[in-house]
Amino acid sequence: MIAHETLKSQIIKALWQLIIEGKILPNQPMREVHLAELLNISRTPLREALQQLEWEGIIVSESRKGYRLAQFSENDITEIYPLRARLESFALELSGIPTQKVLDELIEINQKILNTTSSKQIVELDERWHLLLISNCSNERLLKMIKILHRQSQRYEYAYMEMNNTVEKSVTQHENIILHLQNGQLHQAVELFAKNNLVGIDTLINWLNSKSK
Amino acid sequence: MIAHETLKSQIIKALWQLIIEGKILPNQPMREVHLAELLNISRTPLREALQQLEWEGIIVSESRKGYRLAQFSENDITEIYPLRARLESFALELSGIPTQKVLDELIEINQKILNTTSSKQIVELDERWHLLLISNCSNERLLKMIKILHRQSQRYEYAYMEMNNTVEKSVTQHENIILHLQNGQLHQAVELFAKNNLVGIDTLINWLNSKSK
DNA sequence: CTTTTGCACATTGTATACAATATACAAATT
DNA sequence: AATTTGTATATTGTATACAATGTGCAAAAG
Repeated sequence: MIAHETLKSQIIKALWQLIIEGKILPNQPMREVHLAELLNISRTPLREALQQLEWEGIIVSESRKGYRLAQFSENDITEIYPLRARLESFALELSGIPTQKVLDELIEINQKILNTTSSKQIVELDERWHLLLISNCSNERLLKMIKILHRQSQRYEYAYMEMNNTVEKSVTQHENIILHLQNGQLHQAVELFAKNNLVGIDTLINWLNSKSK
Repeated sequence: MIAHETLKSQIIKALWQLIIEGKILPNQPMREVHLAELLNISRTPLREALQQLEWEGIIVSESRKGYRLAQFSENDITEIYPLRARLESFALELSGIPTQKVLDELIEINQKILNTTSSKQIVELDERWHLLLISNCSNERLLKMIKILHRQSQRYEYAYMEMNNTVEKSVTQHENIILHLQNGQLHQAVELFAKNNLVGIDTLINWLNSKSK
């Protein structure tokens, strides 16, 4: 049986690509006819996709004025990362100590992060690492919220690395978390995981402030 | 200047009313033409509203099979309430001790809860109380997530009270939380607030199990 | 009698058409 | 010259039309 991915979800992916590649700029109006022509689809499924991205906090809209990519702001960063830290910590609590198999995979991904120089891949691998760590969490709603926050933070990370050609690696922190999990110290791992989620904040805020000058 | 509420948001409200009034039953297919005729609008904005409610976890859809109201399940309850507890606690932490003005209002709402017998109003007042308590929280994303979880839990509460003509009051717990806040004991209030959010779980699960027999 | 196949119909998915509003610019007014 | 007002155009909001897929039932095959 073929899954037959819906147009809407394809459009969301395409728009997301345009956004992280910087093809769509913040505050620029996203005109529906233009995007529909670009992606070769009609306005109906496009609007559905736009509404979902709005829902996810990536784009914003004003009634009868249309959609535009949300402006970067320091406030976003101070909202997103601490919230991510809380939610992911909670998810790790609920997950408990991972199985040996998962721990091995976590080590493997971390090794890949260490070895790659592609910033884009580092961001992707970092997300995979985070999601794998909490993959035993059975609270689907919690996981969904975390994934939304990933998207929101990734927009900043991609934009940052677009200008700096680099992105922070948290290999050592990951190692530390794994170590504590291997020793059965879940609570300590949870604390470290929370801290790990906060590590990028200052860098991003500094970059943002220097950029706006 | 007139705000001119969009059709989509009006439709969402109308659908929500139909849902909590039990006019739409779980698992029943929600046919688009039928609902569009009922609400006297076209399918386009209706679909947009349906998609948003799906996003909020109220209704579910299968590709090319359409939307239906999500079935009640014990798993939902064990997901929603503990998550709410965490998020609201976090929001209270961020809010800090409320001002005297807010504390007075909290006491006032709590008094209203004590004096009313209308279950529907109790649910509404309880939500107002919770949101007011954390109203000083500046993390908009966090508040948005909390509101979504309120909707999800309220669906259960409305369904419960539809069959039992009653709903639990947490007046005493609210009083206790206020008391600690007045004494400047934020951390204790946060703990109590978390517990307050978990108080309905057993009742709802028992009801759900007895219902399905 | 049971199972399968094909067809009519119901329903969702997508595209287009039409309506309402916002925007930009020119002409008129002060 | 600055401000306002009117009008053409661009753009979003909503409705309708068409396409693709799913569903149910009857007739045929075994």
